[in-house]
Amino acid sequence: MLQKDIIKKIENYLNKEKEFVNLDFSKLSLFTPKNIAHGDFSTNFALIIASELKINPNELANKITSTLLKRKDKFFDKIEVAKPGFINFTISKEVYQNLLKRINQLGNKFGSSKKNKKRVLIEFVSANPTGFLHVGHLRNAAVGDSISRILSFSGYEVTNEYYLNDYGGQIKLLGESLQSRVYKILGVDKEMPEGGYQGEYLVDLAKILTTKKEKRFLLKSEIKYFSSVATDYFTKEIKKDLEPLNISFDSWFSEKKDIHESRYLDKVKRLLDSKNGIYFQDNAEWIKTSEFGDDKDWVIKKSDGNSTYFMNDIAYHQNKFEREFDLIVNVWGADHHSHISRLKASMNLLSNQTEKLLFVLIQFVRLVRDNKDVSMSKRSGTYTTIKDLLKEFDSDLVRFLMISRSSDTHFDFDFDKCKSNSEENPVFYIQYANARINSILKKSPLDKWNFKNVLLLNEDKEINLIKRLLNFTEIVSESAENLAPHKIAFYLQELASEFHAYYKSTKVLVEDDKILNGRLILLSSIKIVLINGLNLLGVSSPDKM
RNA sequence: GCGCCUGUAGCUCAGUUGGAUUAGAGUGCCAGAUUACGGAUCUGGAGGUCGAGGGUUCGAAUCCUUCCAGGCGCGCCA
Repeated sequence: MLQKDIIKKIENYLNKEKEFVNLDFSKLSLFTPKNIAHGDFSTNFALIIASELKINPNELANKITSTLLKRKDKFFDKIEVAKPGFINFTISKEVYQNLLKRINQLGNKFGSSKKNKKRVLIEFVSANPTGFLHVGHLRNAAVGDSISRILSFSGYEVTNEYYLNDYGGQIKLLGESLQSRVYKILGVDKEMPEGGYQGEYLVDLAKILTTKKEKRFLLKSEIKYFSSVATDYFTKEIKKDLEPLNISFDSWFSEKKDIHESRYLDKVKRLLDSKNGIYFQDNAEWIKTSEFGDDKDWVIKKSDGNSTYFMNDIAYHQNKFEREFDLIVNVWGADHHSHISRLKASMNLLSNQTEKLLFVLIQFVRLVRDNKDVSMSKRSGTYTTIKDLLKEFDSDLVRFLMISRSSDTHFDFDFDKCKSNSEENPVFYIQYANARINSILKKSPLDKWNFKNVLLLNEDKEINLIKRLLNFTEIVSESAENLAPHKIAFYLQELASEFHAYYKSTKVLVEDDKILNGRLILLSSIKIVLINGLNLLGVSSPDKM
């Protein structure tokens, strides 16, 4: 929030001088320098303009700065030029101190943006309803949900959607597998189909089914029946798996109902046809994606008459576009990256604005136990579901770790290192800061606060903490723009660390009521930011722990 | 073979979209801190040719290019 004020002030100052009126202020941006000695904010404005006009950047910076100094008010403490042409600004302490009031007034809204009337659809998880969610889906779920929270905090109207793949060959196979399990329990011989679902969990489902339904009924039922029983069951289980993680969806898009039974697929096919995007070859139908940015064409209708997964996906995305979102975010596993170019090509063919379509690719998580990779050991029985993982680790830790790296890096989840009480538990560190603050606030004898007392927060540590708090706004908008929740995780760790150090060096509950008051206001501001930040990650912030 | 992602301290990772003599954090290692509000905390130290070479410019971990290494994907499966 400070940056905008500063830029405005600079523009206002310079606009009053004839020689600067023509400057392109859209190039004026601020950054916070790494080195504290360089002030609170810097701009490379002079460097950029000078290189365009081919003049000496240092001279330009000097000219600009002397103009700024002529007009500067109490807002700025210092404005200086540094080689080769940076202009550095130091803001007055008072400005910082007084902003604490704003943080406290805004409370859980601090860091958020006003509603911008833009609608976002974010699709994530979308695991097939053929089993329980496992660790592979977890990172996707955590990242998707955090992005959703961040966007919504940033003013977007967000819809979380789960694409339910409840149709097609795999679902038929699932039905056959369940039927085979059921028949076996009923004492009727029926072979497991080739490539069928072998998992024990289907046996469990079969048991439930045989106690609920009559034998005669089950033996008469078609595959379709078993398919729908199974998909209904797993859909419910998936919802249950997500519940303890605090993840829920506004919309469940059923492939079966919303694409096939509704005949929506045919509509999109006709649309493709009307754009002259389809041709026949080898007894199948192909889409001309190669003419719209992909490197080859793809089959959309197989020679057996069924549509391909890809065709269904085209229809699904056409549907997303028809629902008129301003932004469509797909959180996909990295193994689907090749689908991006062909999907974009197809959407181009349908003349949609594909710049609205964004992708977040999630790299795989490697599970490590005793220095061994356990993520791939489905066969050996150490196949880890979300249910299993949550028995060992709490949801806060799991969610935090899953978003704590940028999603396009591979990431090791080391069981041994992540035991709840270990020092590798960054969540604790952050939550602990909040709990400490809370306990101090409780002990405070003051029943009334006067915000004028913030002026007594004069120590460097205190001013730096305020700067860090104000930075939260920027971090939120950065992570929204980049769809990158990990930025918030890193920020919170830094903030917690700075608080712990302050706590250690400075006693808050002092005799002097005014100083006490100032510090309490600071602490309560820190608490606000910690809680708001943790919320964006779907992590709780307990008062006691 | 082609495409995408990754390569930064012993390990796990950040690095503000090209910015400022000294490239950061956690962990691990070494050495310290409590008659204070929660020690599950804090302070200090050692540790790097940013995978390698070349290029672009005032300025490169960041952009371009070649190469090396790892992961993933290249179906009329979903």
